[in-house]
Amino acid sequence: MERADTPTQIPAGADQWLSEEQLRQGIELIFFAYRDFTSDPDMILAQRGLGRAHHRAIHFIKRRPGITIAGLLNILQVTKQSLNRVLRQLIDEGLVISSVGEQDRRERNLHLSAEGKQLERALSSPQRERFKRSYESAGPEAVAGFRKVLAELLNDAEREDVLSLVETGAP
Amino acid sequence: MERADTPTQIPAGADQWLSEEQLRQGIELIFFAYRDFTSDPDMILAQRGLGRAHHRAIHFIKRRPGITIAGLLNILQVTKQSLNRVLRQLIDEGLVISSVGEQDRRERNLHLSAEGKQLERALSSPQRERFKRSYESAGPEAVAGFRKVLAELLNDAEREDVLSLVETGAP
DNA sequence: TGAGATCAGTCAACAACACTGACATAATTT
DNA sequence: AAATTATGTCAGTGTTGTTGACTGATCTCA
Repeated sequence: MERADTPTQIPAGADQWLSEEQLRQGIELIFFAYRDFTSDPDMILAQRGLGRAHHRAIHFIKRRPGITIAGLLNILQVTKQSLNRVLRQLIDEGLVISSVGEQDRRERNLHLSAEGKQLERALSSPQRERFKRSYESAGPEAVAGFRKVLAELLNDAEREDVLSLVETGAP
Repeated sequence: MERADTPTQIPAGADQWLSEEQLRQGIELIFFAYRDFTSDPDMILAQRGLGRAHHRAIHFIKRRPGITIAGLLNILQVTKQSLNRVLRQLIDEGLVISSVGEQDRRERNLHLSAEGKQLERALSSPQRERFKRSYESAGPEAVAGFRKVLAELLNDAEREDVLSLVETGAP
């Protein structure tokens, strides 16, 4: 079997686009793409002794300034202890600021410090660049398809919540 | 900002599809989709005391029966020691069979046992099902766009090799 | 006001999976 | 015979995740 001219070409045959073979290609493609997608920030993080978990926390704190611990737990779907270790380190290093909640003093509101914001840019800009090049090269129709398929890959139970979070930042 | 009717809708404005906001949405979407995509096999693996690393090894042994250790290392991009631990466990549990190479007796050829094949099906079928439902729902044009964008997200240096691997199984 | 619920933080123990560096053995190539 | 290659293994380390239990501060409601 020879490679198609364009990597996105799908066999012309009637229903071949849902064949086991095509599905496997999708599975492998998202595996490799995700791996490469995370490779840029991973290198920057490694230099500072941080990991992907720190990046995720930083990302969603930047995304929703003032988010509480519980809110972050809800988005990241990890245990309190996992998040706490990561957050502790970010706060100790002065990248994240934790302040007592104004209405409810049990809560903590999380913000990025100036240094935290700087790191966030450093981490996200290679990923944005990667997406920008990909989007430009693939074109707007391909991007619409990409988003549609990804949205449908989400767990049914969470799809609405996740899409709402991604598109509006709402809980 | 209110959510669009369809999650894949892109602002009608001229060049808005390359805005920082749109790029961020892509970044978050692939994060959540990948997380959900791996959730089904993770549960099956956990019951058997295995992890994602075992799944990846099983997947590519099924994909390329008789693959050598070096070949698998090359695909997975991990260290020999990481792979060895995982492979040791799979061989000890009778899921993978390692046999001395025929031409070159230094090499080992890896195959799935009957039980290994059975586990492979159990792991991959929920993922195929997920993709099948997504593809059906999104339609062939969306799938073409999805593949195009993913292909462009790959690292430039490896794109050709990865696409060749995904599409033909060739090294 | 007092009881119970909630939010955050922490302790201890554990496991999966990646890493580095070093070294051994067997088989092949030069 | 010497160098190279493929595999396997040792020991140590680090990140990120898990469970379960417990404390303290604060809020809510009866």
